[in-house]
Amino acid sequence: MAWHTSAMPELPEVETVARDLQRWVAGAQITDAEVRWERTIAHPQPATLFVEQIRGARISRVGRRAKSVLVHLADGRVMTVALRMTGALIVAPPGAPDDPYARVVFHLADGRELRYRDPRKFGRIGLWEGGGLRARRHRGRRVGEAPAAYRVGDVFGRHGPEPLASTFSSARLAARLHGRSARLKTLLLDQSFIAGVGNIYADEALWRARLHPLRRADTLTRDEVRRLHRSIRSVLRQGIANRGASFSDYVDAQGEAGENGERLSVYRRTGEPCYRCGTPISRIVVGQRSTHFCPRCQPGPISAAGSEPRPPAAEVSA
DNA sequence: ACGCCTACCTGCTTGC
DNA sequence: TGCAAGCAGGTAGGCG
Repeated sequence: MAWHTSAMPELPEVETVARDLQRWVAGAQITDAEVRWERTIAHPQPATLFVEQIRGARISRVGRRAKSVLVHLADGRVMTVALRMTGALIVAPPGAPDDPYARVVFHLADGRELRYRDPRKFGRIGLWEGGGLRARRHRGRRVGEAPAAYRVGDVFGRHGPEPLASTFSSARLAARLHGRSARLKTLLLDQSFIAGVGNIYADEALWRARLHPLRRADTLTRDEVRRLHRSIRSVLRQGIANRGASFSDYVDAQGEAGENGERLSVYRRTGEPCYRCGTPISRIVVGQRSTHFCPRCQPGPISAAGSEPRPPAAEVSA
């Protein structure tokens, strides 16, 4: 198996990687590791200590939380891999040519290598004590305050709910939206509001829900919340069903392009016709992120009087 | 709470 | 053609 993902792993992409790794490396033993880019190893482990601590570990299971791959070790510890922008985990067969973008290489007992590849070096790998992942009721720890113990649960202590969890109901989304004046797009990208949604799936979910990205969260009707809830879950589920192939330069182990890139409705379709109404897709910038929407299907934001700095159509480019 | 800014990085696209 | 500026965006941290 080889992965050549090069952009934007969000929940469906990370889930796909985790499921594949579960099939391929569960049970494997890590005999040694090389850290080729120090900063890839997250605080608090220095790279040399990380290598010492991972040496000899056996992988028991691979899962996902938010946008991180969780590599559970047989002794209860957990290695977290945050892929960020360009990170990828690759299982390379014995004798495979080296990869200049491999930042951390794990040597497996059977001769294969588990490679963490990341051209832009944004991703981070951490090694933590187990525990705390199920404890949803975290106290509001302040930013920068050190956790009591470096448990994996603490790493995700400020993350919001998993949108595909059965407990993530429309009522729960409504409760989280209540009293929030932020824009919908901003909130969907906020990992403490909801975990795993990134720029692509945020735009897709809003298009599917027919909601404008600049709508204030606290102006949604009950029906609109229901639509948003359903849309978030359906775009993520569809992404997973298509193996998370949500970007054009993605190819799988056989070099075949993924399918989901052709199924995106608005993302990077600026100026192209909306699949529902034919209106050209607009592009604006929200929170420094490019944002794509249909100006007709997703009608203009309901704003508080005088608080709208500019009409959303002003930045439309073709 | 919210929005905006910068830094982290490098490959690709765009424009002259 | 060649080169440089601009763009892409997940996340942490800082400021107002």
